[in-house]
Amino acid sequence: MSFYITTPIYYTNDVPHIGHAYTTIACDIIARYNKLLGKDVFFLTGTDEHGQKVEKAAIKLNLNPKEFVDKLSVNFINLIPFLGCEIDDFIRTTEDRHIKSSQALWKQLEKNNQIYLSNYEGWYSIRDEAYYLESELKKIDGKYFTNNGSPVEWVKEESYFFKLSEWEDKLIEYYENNQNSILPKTRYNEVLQFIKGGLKDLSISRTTFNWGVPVPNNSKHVMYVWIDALCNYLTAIGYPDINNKKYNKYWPATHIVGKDILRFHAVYWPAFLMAAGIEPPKRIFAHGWWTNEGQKISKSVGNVIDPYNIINEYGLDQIRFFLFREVPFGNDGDFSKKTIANRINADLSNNFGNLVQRISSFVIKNNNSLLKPSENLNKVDKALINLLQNKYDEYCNFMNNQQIDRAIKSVLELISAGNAYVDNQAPWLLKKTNKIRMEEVLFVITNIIIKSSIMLYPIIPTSSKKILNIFNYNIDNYKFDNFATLIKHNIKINNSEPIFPRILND
RNA sequence: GGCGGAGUAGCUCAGUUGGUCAGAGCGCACGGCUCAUAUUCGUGAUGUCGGGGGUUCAAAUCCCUCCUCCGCUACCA
Repeated sequence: MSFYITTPIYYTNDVPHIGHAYTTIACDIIARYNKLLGKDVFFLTGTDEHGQKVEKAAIKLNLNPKEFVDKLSVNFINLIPFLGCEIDDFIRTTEDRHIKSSQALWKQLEKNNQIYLSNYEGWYSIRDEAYYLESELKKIDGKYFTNNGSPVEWVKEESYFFKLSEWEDKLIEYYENNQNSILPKTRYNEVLQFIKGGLKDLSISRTTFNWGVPVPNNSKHVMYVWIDALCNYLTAIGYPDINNKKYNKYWPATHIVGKDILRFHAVYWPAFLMAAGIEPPKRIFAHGWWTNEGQKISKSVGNVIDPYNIINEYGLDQIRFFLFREVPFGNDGDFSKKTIANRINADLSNNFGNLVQRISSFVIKNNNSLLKPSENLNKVDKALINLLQNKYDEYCNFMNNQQIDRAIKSVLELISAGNAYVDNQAPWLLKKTNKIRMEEVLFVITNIIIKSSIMLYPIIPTSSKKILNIFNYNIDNYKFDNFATLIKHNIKINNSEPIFPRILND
């Protein structure tokens, strides 16, 4: 089994912010989970480096566009390990392999009679470098202006078009037969409604700037963004060589995207692919946006969240955990210091971290740092093991649908039950009355801790490893298998410091 | 305007096909334990499940209507 997951490629017009980090971490979590399932995973991210904005920005700085994007792309590359993410490839749209690939896709579409040359007409604002619909304009003294007051003029530009309109019925049919291929459900509805509202042919080339992939056999045109950018998902697995191993193993992909670019991924992209005779993506998941202390995040407000700052302040796993525990994946969320502290303290420090700490130090003090497997499980033990199985099943079901928050909650419920189990069994009393039973209890709860750490590993990999190290448990190359069965070998316990220090209120 | 989604305890939210569905976490109150990062365990309170009407033996769950909020309504990325 293989699994191909992608982030969008990030536009190189600014430094990365929390939104980029969020998407990348989401993919990392999903990739790690799929590896635990035993799948052969390919995790791709990269940068989108073409377009008029980049060209203009470069000129402003007296750089050629390539020099400019080289600088900006590095910021995205460097961020990945800082986020604790392990990718398999990083693609840049300015690479040769990608230029070849997107031109090949273009030619394939041309060959399949999906592209024609015509004119794009519309109200164009030179100041905004953008086309406007008449409904977006206001008329003053017979002339049209945008809402910002920019004058517009009727412009006719030669452009290649993609026959998107031909794919309306096929897209509807495809999505009606593949209802889980766009998640969350509400996004699926949105996309389907949009398609049912009718599709017009899509302008896919530009002549007004040069910084892009040249259209094959007509260098006056560069490819417009969505052909160039989306094609990266194919490039990375070797397109146009469709006989290569990677391509055959990994396609179709699961795309994780922000809700703002859902349409490009869920309408244009599958249409391009089908038109080129390629299978559409397996799944497109659209996530939401973050606000900062209830405020919309924007550069002009000056409340942009820098991933480096926030992770240095709270810790990598703490932030990874917060981002995916706090908010249902797909919804918008609010980034607030108070909520972050509450979440970390309640779930990680008090619930999970404390369970690890109370058990590991108890075994060290009272059982020579060593636990032997136990055969004599009583009803209470078995109930807890049953719960482990149930929570594991829930966890997998949720993770398979990218409901990361629900998956985490399932594990937290298991951990809570573990804490209650310890209180009920009170090994500190058994120490005086029944040492054999004490060791059984410790062995069972240690199993719960280990399995919980494994389930949380995709979310908090560094901390999970630290915890597993305390119990001398190696997760490298681990695959889910008979997950709820107890460990059969002796467990030696190492000394440890608290894994999740509490966040103190300021 | 059109289409879609949502309004459930102080807060954030679960509630499959109508019948322990009135819940969880956090917060709050009280009590217990002391192995543990002053952590944990137990008990409890607060809600006319947005308003109104209807279908049904039975509705948070179906239908109608009204109110409020949100998303989408195509070529910046």
